[in-house]
Amino acid sequence: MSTADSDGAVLMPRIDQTGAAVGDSSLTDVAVRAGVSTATVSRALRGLPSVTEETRARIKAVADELGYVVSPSASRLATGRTHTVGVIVPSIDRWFSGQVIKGVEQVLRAAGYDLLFYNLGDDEGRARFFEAMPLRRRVDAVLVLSVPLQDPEVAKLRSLHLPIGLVGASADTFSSVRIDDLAGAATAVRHLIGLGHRDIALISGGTDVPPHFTTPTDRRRGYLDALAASGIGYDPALEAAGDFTITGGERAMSHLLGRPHHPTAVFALCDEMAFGAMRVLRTSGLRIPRDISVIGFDDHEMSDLLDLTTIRQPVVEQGATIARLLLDRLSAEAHTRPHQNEVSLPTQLVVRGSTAPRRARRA
Amino acid sequence: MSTADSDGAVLMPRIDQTGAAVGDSSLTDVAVRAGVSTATVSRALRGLPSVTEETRARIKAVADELGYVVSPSASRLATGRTHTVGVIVPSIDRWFSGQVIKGVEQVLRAAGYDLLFYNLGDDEGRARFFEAMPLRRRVDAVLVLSVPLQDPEVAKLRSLHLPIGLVGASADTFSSVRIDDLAGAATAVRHLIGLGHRDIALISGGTDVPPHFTTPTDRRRGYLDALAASGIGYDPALEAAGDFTITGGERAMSHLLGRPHHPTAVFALCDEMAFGAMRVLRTSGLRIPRDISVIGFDDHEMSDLLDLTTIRQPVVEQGATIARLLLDRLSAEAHTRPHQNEVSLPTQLVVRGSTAPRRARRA
DNA sequence: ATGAAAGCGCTAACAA
DNA sequence: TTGTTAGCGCTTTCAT
Repeated sequence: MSTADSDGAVLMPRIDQTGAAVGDSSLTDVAVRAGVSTATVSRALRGLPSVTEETRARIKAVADELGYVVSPSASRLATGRTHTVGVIVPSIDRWFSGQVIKGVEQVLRAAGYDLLFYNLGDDEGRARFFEAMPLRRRVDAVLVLSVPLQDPEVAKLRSLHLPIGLVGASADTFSSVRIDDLAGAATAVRHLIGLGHRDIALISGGTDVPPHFTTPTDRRRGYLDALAASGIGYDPALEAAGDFTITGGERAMSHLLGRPHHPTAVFALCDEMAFGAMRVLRTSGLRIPRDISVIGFDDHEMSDLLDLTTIRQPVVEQGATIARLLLDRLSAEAHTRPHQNEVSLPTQLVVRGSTAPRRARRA
Repeated sequence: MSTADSDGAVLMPRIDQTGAAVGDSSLTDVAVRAGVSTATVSRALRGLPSVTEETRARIKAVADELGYVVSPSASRLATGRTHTVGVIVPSIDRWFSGQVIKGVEQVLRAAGYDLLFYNLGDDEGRARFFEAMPLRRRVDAVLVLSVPLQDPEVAKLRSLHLPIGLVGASADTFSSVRIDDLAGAATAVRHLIGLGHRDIALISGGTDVPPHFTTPTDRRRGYLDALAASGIGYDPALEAAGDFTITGGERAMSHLLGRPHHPTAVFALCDEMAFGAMRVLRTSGLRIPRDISVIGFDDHEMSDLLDLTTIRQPVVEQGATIARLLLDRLSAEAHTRPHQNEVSLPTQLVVRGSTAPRRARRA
């Protein structure tokens, strides 16, 4: 006979056949050790009211002693709630995604939620995702970060019957957070107009415009509106598409320089395209802002370094906000009171060295 | 009496009191409908061998018809395996993190694993994490991405008794993937020496050097080794710390310019510090590479745009590789055969426009 | 305030 | 090859 009683093994880390330590101690272990029922331990540890402070303290002490941690699988199975939010991003390796996720993570983590993470990647990966819908039964809610959703994809998401949150888009009855793209873009263009520019080029998005991703169209409309408000006519020759990437911005700027009507200023619908444009301008021997002004949109982390005037949008905060909206819908009380579903956050003009007053034309 | 028999509800989406559709259909539903036992359904759907192709087909048909999806919570509880990997990053909103996660995600997702995501954030968040160890019971393995681990943190991780993977560090018996920082740095410095430079400044890391995060020290040693190999003495006045950030790089470069011994070339231990240095050089009226050459390390996504010569490290691939090592340890066969635990990936010199031959000193 | 017991939906022996 | 059955570790009525 060993010195331990027959239940002694409960107190030691149990080892399975692979040699790895398994699941530590269970609720039952704690209950036995504390001389109460498993129900009471469960209640005590979850902070439910119907437990004496004294027993709760005792149970907590035992739990700590045994290093007890609740098994998420078991409580998920019992309650049907996963305390997990699925987060879908188009591509994790982009500045915007990282920023938004940061905000999402902070809020969700603080509320005790886990993040289940899906990177869509290329078109194929995206198709696979919406085909398999791997979030079913694993999450309580879904967050979709600036993915231009197609109608069938919206339908798929809705069929999950879960709270859905969108950043940078709005659709259906989903919660959404975005910025006022139109106003921001108009502000950018007005800044240029205020500096005396009238020949203002636009580096816009691509040609394919998914219905629920209005960022490119809204920003473009802001450009048009600002021009119109100042009585400046729109010249199609001053617009080129750059598909929201650095290299796209380079291509677009090259096109613009190849045309007869030369602008004195350029508005790129995002900073990355502005970066590409700036590079082309420099290698073309044009000086910024002396020969041409450049303004972007986003306030990318590199914009300060590159001295790019831009429209700042609060990115981390958009993540935090959509997370809060979702938590709101998930909380019990939410079923009774109405909750806010669409939030728009303000943008802000950040003037740096890439914009300056228009100079008199040479020749 | 409704037209459905007493079991009819099983075939309809069940609605709970909140109005949301709940858990769809269960294994039992499928079993009943297919006229087999739940065990057979389970086997069939998991592709186990001991099922007739005929019954498997029938079961699959029924499952599809009912839109059946396995409940992860239930199977986790039954098997003890979560099919989830915890991924810990110091800060998600950095270029390096996003790249590595991309690689990790691709591999893990393809193997049917979920990613549970933890962003450590500031020191406080980090302390909280290692205190609470929220991964216990929720993951089968843990990936730590370029977090400079302290000894107590290593101990905490080990106490999980799970496979642990590290990127950019190595410790304990953990699997790890990294690059040859020393060789890469030496290559960078040799490139400068080959261009005729002998007064080569170093923008190094911070002062606090965690024991398991050897990147800064290794790269610095590469610098020293390369100098020594060419018979060039080390001058402490040519070294300044920039803590691996853009602003740190700016500070370091300013310091260097304030000293009597002026370099003709600068090696920054990472591209971001090089970015900061380049900016300070430009605003100081120095031209790159005419007056001074700059070389970085990493091949950050912006380095191409900024025309920075650098040492490229394969970042996405490091993520993919560590994920594979971990999957290896998780697979059943892994218990029998030995597996590789430490992988080192090669770096590559990428020559761009920021480095050029040394010119004769003026004055 | 606490306990007993019935699940939650699956998997894995063990039988047949 | 297929079925029976006993859990996995919790939560939650319903009693007490």
